[in-house]
Amino acid sequence: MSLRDDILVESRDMLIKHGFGKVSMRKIAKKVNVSATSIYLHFKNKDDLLLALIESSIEKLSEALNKQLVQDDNPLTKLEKMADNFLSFAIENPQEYEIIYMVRPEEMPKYPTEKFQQIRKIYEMLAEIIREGQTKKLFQVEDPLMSAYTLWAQLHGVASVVISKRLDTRIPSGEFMNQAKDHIIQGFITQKTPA
Amino acid sequence: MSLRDDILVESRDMLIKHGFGKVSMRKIAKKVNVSATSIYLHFKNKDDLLLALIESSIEKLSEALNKQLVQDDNPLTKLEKMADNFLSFAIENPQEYEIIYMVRPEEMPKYPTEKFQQIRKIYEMLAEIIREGQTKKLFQVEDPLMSAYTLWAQLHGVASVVISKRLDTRIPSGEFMNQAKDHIIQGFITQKTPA
DNA sequence: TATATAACTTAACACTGTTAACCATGCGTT
DNA sequence: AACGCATGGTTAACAGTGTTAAGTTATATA
Repeated sequence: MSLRDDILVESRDMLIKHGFGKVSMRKIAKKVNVSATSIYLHFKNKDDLLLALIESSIEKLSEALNKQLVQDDNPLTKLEKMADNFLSFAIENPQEYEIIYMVRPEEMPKYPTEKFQQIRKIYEMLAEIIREGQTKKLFQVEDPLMSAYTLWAQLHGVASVVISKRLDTRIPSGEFMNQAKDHIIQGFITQKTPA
Repeated sequence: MSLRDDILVESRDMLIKHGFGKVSMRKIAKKVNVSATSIYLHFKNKDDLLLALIESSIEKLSEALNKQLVQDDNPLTKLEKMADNFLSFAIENPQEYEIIYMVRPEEMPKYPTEKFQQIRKIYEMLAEIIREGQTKKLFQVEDPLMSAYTLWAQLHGVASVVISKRLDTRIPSGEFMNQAKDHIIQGFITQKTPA
């Protein structure tokens, strides 16, 4: 295993255990028994390392999304299962979930778009399911891709509220997530708007 | 005006202009012509200062929410207007919006709950509107308070995706936010689920 | 064998938040 | 009037951060 890989697994471990805030170049270096500056031989800078971590976390999320998905589920149950998987991943892997969404906007323009191929694939997959539901007259949407982003954003909001513990203590997070999920899916379903 | 106030306005200014990442104790100190350590005479630490900033931003958001709200609007249009106001505030004041939602979870337990009275009030207000819509048979919800959190979380998700520039470049953010808003509100509306 | 390149090192720069110790001013009490 | 003391400020320092420059060592190629 290369030093680059060592750095990745070790920093990933630190990230998961202690959160990204506690990850420092020097600490990683100490863990892999190397000087801090050596990391710069394998990563342009800390952001670059962070990006690699994001990438692998997105990969993991992407896999988690498709869990228990059956080919011949109808689009609605597919979407529901994916929403479940999404929220489950978020609360079971809060640190990893966070890193995906943690990069601050002022730093975003730096990030090469090709790095986000993986996450784009997820959106396209969602859009495909929505398109399927659209032709089957299950969903009432205009632009499936945009709806995929909408769905994603809403789920993200729910996950982030729970993870960052901003939920009222009176409200049980499990029920909250379930209810929110229903609301979100509901927003897509075909319906006669009441007169 | 007290030094404490000077520190607040100056750091708020820095926050808005350059983002929270660029705000440092020493820079603030320089701006208000005082030594960095003097700040600690008025704030316990940086987090404490941050908290004061959050508080005032929440206040501002709270005011923005009620803009153009008319007493005798029906609950549905009230909710729609508030959703609009929420998203508008977020994109017009990204730095301030961010600071409200930027505090990392591991640091959250430190924060005294009484500081979040203001934001709780917002939730209660939302819940009240939802309750109103519930009795008027406009909305179909179980627990209005939980629904308030659901609504809020979804809006936050949409705002955060746009602010942190994670939206596909093919998708115009204005349309996206509008569509998302419709979806979110849709999830609350009473309806006959299709057979 | 010489040379180039790769992988690593140490030292240093310019920052960061935060604490300890010190100093001046003004106020209340004896 | 003199003492003590709290208030609001100071400088120096600690321990940590990301990052760069320069130096070293080993390996592979010409």
